Amino acid sequence: MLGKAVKTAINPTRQEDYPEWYQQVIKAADLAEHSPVRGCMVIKPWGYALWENIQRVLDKMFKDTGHKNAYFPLFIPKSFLEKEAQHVEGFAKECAVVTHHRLQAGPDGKLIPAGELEEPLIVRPTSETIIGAMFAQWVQSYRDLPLLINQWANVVRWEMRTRLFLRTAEFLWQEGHTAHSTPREAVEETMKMLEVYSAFAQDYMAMPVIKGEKSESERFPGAVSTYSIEAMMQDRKALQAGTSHFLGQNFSHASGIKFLDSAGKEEYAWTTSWGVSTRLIGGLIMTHGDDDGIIVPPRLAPSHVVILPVLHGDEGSSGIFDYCDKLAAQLKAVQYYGRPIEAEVDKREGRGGDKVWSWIKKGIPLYLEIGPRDIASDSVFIGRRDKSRKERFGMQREEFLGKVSGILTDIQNNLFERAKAFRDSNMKIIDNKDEFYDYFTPKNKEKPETHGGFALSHWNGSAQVEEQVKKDLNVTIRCIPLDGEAESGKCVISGEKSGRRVIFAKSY
RNA sequence: CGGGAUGUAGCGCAGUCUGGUAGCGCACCUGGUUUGGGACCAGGGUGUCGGGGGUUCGAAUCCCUCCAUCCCGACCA
Repeated sequence: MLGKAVKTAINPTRQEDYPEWYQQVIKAADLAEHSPVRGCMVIKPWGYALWENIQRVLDKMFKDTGHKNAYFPLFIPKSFLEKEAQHVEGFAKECAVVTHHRLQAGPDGKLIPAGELEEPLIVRPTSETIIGAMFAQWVQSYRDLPLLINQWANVVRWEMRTRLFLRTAEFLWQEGHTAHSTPREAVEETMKMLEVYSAFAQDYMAMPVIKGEKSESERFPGAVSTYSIEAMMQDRKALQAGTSHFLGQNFSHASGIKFLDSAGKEEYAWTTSWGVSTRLIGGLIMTHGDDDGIIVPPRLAPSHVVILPVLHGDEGSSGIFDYCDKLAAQLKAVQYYGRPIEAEVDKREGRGGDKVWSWIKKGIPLYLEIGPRDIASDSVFIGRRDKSRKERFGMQREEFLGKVSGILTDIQNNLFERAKAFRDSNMKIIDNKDEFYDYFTPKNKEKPETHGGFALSHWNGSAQVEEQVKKDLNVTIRCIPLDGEAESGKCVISGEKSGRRVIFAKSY
């Protein structure tokens, strides 16, 4: 038996210390760890398998909407970045710069950089400029448009403060870049991809999101308009989970993406870009995780079912292993949401309890404990990760094989409904300034408790109000929701006229 | 980059104030007991005390410096 003091697999609990809980969940699930390089993480197999599933699903969604994958260089000439004024201003402070192309031994035997480059190269923080330069060569005529390209890549942003998955110096993402002949078409593309992200977040990650437009101060550097999906984490802070930008003609002017229209007139193309990153995994953890670790939604789970043989020393293990192997094979023949169920038998040595808990901490949707009694009755003993360990139940093997896909669907739905109920119960319409300030101010300043949430309040549209709530409360406008209805009212801070509510929250 | 904290075995920590043989719990390895389950007994240390420099007969401990991580800001996906 484990020490009596331990009630949960993760210490501390979410309630006790949310940021520390987050770190411990990643460690317990073996998702990732810090590398010797500042701010950079090593993504371990269980975490990377999650990312691969995210990639697989999104990649299909991108292709189904007409996009094709390509790959562009890691390095961007400094002069390219300088072409778009707002863009360079937005990214200049967080760029890694390559200035030399070789090393040589110094007098003390240590390696020193040599061969200084004519023009420094920037390690891409995003690829608008290098892709724009290529687009300029690829586009001549309106017949070359639209150009719909996606890239799966790593990017580097030299952040001051990093957190695994949420903000690392290097991260994995996809960046879509498209060029169109009309602004209308480019805006449609921007909205279409926002919709793809929203569908992915909700249908696969079981993470409810709000689609909206960013205020000017939160806009991507160089964009005409930026849209995002915003999710609420369990500490009630907002996480920007994906962005889609309408870039107007800013980057086509900067990169010279020109085409002749059907009338033979030269025009600049209208471009978009959109991306999601490994940050999604951080969002997954903080949307579904509990005090026993991460809970992986079945549709993205690297493995759906683990079978744990309950071994008895005297009886030998071969009979139990045979039964488990057969069960695993039968499970793999079952389809769940368009792909075969992933099942594995955990044949590691070691005590049963340790093994079960290791899978609980990894968040596997279903764990089966199979011993002689189950074999004798041809049944399985089932634990659901979205339910308490006390709620395990038995079922005939044949019946389970018929129902397993439905159980996974039920878990997927349960996770979504649970997260949505949590978010909705922490969204509040606030029309009064005092109430607004009270909502976002912790009672205990020394050790702030979980507080706040999403405030749905009126805003007069001024950056001054944004600055004020940011300074006073560290609260920002997360987005101007797209699905909400116009409603006239008064700005919660300034009292001036407002045409609609926006979402205020603290954020990651 | 500003403020605060931390860095000692795989993990969690004590030892640092007051310098004198590197410790504890868990994990791990060996043997045994146990077995529907986060066990027990016995034995085993697997370490550049974050790195570098200094003070000293002697440094985990004192001084300088650098690095990394965490929290709160500023910046951001």
